[in-house]
Amino acid sequence: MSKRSHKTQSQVLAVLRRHHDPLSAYDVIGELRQVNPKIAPPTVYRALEALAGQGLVHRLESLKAFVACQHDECQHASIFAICDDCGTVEESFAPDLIEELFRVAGRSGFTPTRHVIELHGLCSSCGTGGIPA
Amino acid sequence: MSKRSHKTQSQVLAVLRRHHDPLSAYDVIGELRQVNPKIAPPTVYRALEALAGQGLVHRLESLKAFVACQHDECQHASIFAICDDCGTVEESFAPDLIEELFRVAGRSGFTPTRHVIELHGLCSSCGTGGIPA
DNA sequence: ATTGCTATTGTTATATTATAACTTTACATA
DNA sequence: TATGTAAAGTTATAATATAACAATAGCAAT
Repeated sequence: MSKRSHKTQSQVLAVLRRHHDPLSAYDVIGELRQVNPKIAPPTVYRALEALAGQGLVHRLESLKAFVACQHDECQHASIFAICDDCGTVEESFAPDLIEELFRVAGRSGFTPTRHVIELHGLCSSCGTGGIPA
Repeated sequence: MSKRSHKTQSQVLAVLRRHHDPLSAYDVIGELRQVNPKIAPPTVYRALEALAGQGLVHRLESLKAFVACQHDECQHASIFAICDDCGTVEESFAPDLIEELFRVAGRSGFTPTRHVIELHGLCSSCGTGGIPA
């Protein structure tokens, strides 16, 4: 990675970190235009891709949106819990579970290289968890 | 569901069943236009949504594509193994694993309602599994 | 420092995916 | 058959993403 790539990448990462909720690529572009009015989609998509490759950003497939990694540069196997009410996302890890998942898929000879695990539902604030019976 | 909705839905389902690989919504539209040249995206998207609701079709979020359920009208909790080489998708179940996944997410008070689990990698034909060392 | 090479970034345009908003039609029931 | 309702059709456009090429920055070798 050259020095130049750092600038856009760090700007994109900064935007994502300022928000706790997932942002679409165009949300990010919108914010970056405040600083650099001429920035175009490919620039941002490239930065997002690079950041995702480094584990600094994750793409939530089921939301078509991006979040900053909630941990430090995690290459780990993340599980995302997405609240369909308030939109917050919680990122968690369960290496044993991933291992088991890969084992299950491997039964048919499949060799996994990456995974997408996204749970939708209600977070503790929005769901019944927030209103103990 | 009225009788009318059946027609488009069964056509869409038939198209997906003729293919073993995932199709984009526009792939489906393309095929349906051979029969009904005037069919428009919303019609197909509505059919896909209804079929997905019935568990007859699944949307693969990480591919932006759709496949027919490989089982019978499964409401089950599916796990998809997607070969990044040949594009085939294998759908499998592991209720225990899903249960464990929900339990992990539930630790923070999250109440899951649906999930997306998609593994990418190489199938047995494309990966080393096909060429035993 | 200048030249030329390579990889990154910028730019333009456009492809792909998806849905909003409204009109028309089919069906159920009185 | 008139009428209400929900589904389907239609038009237009929104939202997401990438292809293709041009410009430029950084680097290496001299």
